[in-house]
Amino acid sequence: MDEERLDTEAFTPAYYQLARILRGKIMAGELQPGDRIPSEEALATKYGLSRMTARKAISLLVDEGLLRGERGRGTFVIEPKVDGGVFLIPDFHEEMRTQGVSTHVRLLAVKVVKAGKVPAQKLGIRRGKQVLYLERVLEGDGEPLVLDRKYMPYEKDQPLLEAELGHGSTTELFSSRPGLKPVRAELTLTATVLTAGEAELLGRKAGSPAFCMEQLIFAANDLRVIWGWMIYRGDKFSFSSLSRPL
Amino acid sequence: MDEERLDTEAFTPAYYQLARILRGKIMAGELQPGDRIPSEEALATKYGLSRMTARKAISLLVDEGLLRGERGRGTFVIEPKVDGGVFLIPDFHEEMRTQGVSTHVRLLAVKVVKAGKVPAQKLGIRRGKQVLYLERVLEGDGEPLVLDRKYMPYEKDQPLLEAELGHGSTTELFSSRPGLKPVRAELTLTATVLTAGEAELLGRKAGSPAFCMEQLIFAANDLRVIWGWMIYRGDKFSFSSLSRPL
DNA sequence: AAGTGGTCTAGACCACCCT
DNA sequence: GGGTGGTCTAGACCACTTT
Repeated sequence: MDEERLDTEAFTPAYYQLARILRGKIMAGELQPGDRIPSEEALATKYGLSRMTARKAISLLVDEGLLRGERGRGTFVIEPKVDGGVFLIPDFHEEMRTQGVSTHVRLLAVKVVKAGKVPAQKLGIRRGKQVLYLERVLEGDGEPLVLDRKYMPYEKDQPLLEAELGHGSTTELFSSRPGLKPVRAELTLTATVLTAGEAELLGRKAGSPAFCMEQLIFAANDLRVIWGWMIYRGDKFSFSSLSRPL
Repeated sequence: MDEERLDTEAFTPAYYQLARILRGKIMAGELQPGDRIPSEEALATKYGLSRMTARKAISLLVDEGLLRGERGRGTFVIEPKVDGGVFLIPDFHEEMRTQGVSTHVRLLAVKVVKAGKVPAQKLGIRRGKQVLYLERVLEGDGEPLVLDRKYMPYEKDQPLLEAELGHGSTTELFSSRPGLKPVRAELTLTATVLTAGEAELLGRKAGSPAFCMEQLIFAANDLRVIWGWMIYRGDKFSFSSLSRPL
């Protein structure tokens, strides 16, 4: 019998229950890649829902990459892209918190320097202009895990406090500068190996594998406020592709 | 004047236009992180829409990670997570195609071997059972870019054809075995350095940085059909976080 | 002509939060 | 109690595809 019924007593919304049913049929092979699923109208009738509610269930699975709608033809099960996927690289502190690891930030350097060619270009300022350079090690359970290096335009009348630098994530660097709140970031992930200097700071050997995440952070009106990169120890970090919800 | 109007003549849907307006206000700083946006009812009235349409616009921005709804309180602009993000690591052939690079698959080895400890465990079969081992180099414009190594359970009566192995992506390996179509994959991304053997196959030096993407591929009913990993040259691949749509 | 998904409306009830 | 988002309904029109 394939007579699934929605549980009207449950607290889970109807659209969510229907999505789960359809997801199950795909995972079980009852609906195969390339197959057309029943029309929105047919699903609504079968499960005693309005079309908009059936549609919402379908749209969940479309967002998950399981289904694709084609106007005038129907809704089809996708051929999954099994050679690639979407990876979440979370904020360091958030990641550690979810794993129950205590974090500490060790401040290595805070300097006002003249912007070299690359930082000046990345931040969109003139070469030689003063920038704040920041170097930190992010530790988890007392062990160095991430090396963080950042440049940001130096505003003479808005000094950063050590208290802000020593703790927390990048966003919190700006608690004293409300007008420069980050709005958006461009992130680039590369594979790298540790230099001798980086290796020493992270307690590893030179040549060890690592992730590098370059950050270019924008405030409102596309104003660039930070450029830098974070080096993640390759032996301590790996990332899983986002799996389908329940 | 902040009197935006929707273009009722345009082909772009109303909910999409409203989403673009709100996204613009966030990017420009008019709506700052932590701010509450107007209620769904207020937006619907202001722009001459029904509440459900205004709601759809908002839900777009929620999906983009710009807004968060709180029942009973309102909808708020998110503090962007600027130290981490979501990265799309696309299928090799798809990635190359979008960059206009011609791809070629070089088959290095196809062997039927007895499953060692790790492959057997990953595939959920008994150690010593026969598995098909596959080794390929994926080339772009004649240059080796990715090393691909896979194990899959060997079915005596369903021989794989060389034609299937030599071309295309993993999904296409199963064109002759319709019952084993991939439905789902678990992917793990790590940072690594090339071994001497890998370096030679990829035309690099040993110790060069690289990404490693481990794949465990499932067909219907959670049947495991492939386990393997792909080594991406670190000097040729980098990944950007998904940016906000237009 | 019939069927499909994409969009949109004008209501409704609920759970939750704030005052 | 009034405002908010979350869910749901029963219609409607449209563009598109297939028959």
